[in-house]
Amino acid sequence: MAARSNRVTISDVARQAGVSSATVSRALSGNRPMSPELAEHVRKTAQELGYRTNLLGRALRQQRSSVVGLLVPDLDNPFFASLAEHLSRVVETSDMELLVASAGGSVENEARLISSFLDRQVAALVAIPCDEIESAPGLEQAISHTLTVQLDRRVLTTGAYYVGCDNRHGMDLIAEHVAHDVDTTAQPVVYVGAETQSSSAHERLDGFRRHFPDSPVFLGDFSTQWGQEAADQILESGLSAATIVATADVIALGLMSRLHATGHRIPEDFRVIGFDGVGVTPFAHPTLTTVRQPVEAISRRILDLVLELPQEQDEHEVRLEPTLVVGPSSPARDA
Amino acid sequence: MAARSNRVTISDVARQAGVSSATVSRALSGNRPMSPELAEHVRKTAQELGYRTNLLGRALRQQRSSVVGLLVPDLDNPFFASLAEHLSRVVETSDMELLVASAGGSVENEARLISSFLDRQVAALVAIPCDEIESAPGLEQAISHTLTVQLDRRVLTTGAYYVGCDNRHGMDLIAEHVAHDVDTTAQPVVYVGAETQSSSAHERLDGFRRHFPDSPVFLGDFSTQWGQEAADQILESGLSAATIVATADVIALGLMSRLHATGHRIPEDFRVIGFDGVGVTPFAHPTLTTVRQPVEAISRRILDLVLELPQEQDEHEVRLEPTLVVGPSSPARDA
DNA sequence: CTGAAAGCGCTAACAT
DNA sequence: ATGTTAGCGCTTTCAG
Repeated sequence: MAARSNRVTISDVARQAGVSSATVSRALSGNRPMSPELAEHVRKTAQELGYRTNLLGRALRQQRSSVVGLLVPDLDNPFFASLAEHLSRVVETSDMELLVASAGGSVENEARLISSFLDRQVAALVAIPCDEIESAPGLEQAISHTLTVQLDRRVLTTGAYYVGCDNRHGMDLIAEHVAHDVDTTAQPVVYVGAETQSSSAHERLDGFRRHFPDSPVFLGDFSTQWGQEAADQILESGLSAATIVATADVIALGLMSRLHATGHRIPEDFRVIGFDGVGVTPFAHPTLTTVRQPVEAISRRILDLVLELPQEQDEHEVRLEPTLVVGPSSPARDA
Repeated sequence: MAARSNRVTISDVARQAGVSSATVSRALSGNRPMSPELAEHVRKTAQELGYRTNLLGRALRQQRSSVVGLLVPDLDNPFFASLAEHLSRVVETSDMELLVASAGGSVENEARLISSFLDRQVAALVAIPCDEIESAPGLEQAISHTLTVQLDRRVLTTGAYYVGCDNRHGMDLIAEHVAHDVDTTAQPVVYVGAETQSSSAHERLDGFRRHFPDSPVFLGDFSTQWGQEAADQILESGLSAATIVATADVIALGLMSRLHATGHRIPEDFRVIGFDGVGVTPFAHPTLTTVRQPVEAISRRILDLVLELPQEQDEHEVRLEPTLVVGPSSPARDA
């Protein structure tokens, strides 16, 4: 196995090229004016020696790094994974770079990972906080040390930017669809959500209740397993037909898998409506009626904030509008 | 907005506590023997001043960081996302920490991100290379600078460790299932794979061909979109029934979604068999018959390599055995 | 057990 | 346009 470290430093290059280390630095970064031929010579010797810049040294000296940290609750949720993917692509159009860490659903992990990002001097931190309340201390820390943007979920803290979708409006879209396309006496409306420890779960449930104050509500977490369990609970409650509004596509997936397994038909017996509409979940069968989050716009908006581009209005809370995508899991009346 | 930087350094704490900076370092790390009460006093003042260690300074001095870099081709693929999630959880049982970057399917991005990880002095690099051949230069670089482990896919390079599943054996399991449970005159076998630029696609196709040398083969990429397209191509080729072996669950998802949409039944008309068996894809409908990769074992094995724990045999290639999970998308004969 | 001092690799002020 | 020097924040010799 080859030598496992880069021992060629800037002063090795300087010595070899017969110049000072400052000159090497300038030649390589191109920041300062210098004679083109000397610059070329330096670059050539650097190349020959196999020189690589040590970004730790640079960042320490410059007091800034080009890393944007992204903290997600769980990469097994395709919505978060897809956000990470989109954001990666958007961030690399700048001179920054996105590094992703996953908290695995634990507030303790989350706090540790935030600390670690901060201690590594990230230029900015983007976080999807696990918990509306318990994530607050970690996030407060972040805010006081670096540019911090909350994504999709938020804590009840002022100070950090927030970018996400208008969850309540998403529920308006669903309510509209239900009013227009569903016979709710035959298929009464039921909600399957997540415990409202996260702001998105909270807002979606609020939005739902505004339209369906008397509908039964089942709360678990943002997992496909919970969707399966919820299906069991709904069936046990005696319902043999319903319009099920799920707070996330992964939950809808679990619902449908269990409803199918127990011999029920979708949408004839049970309609299923999801939320998120990105990643692989749009390929469920039957294709979900879901509220699609505007992930591209969200990602771009976050980059703008990270680069501290002047915004039209200096809002700390940016809400982007989702759209309803109707599929066979809860079709339109005419379709 | 609060002050956006941590200006409290170790010497601030030293001054305040009336000791030397060396003492503060020792008190905080606990590496060297020192009087407990002094250590306590130092820790208290550090706390009071809101001191946070600058990990860049530490890493620069110690010539090592505690970061393990993971490079994946695409976080929208739930298999890669799930690997990242598993590996995160396993790595954090040590004193290391996993940071994930996604190449978005591009070899150029991949090379840039590898460089960047190396220049940030990662303790180890775990990579799922995009391309069997074109990823080689980037990986060679990595090998010569840090401990490098290839995961799931590999380049044709000696030197770097590889940990993955026995893809050919996975195809043996599928062949066994088909031989035992399928009437291949009624449902002839067809393969839908990915262009063999990645080693896993390569090995799986090899394994398949060994058992079904005359079966038609359709090649695209590791995406659900390709699965849909492949379904169209299969139908256009005149088949109205088949056993479709897909090289990945995401492809199987696309196949099923299009087959359903065109009015075909699974498994009565078309059987569908996948590969990977982790993430959300096991919740497809109908539930996939698939080859489940041993992600937990893979993750643990990688951690062992990263920590340079002595292995029973010093193999550079670790192949772990997958298992067949039979579901209604291609049921057993008796079921 | 503690302090003084050096230096990890880099860049930015300041000289020339 | 280039070199000299200092120092980012930390740990680790080496003295005492």
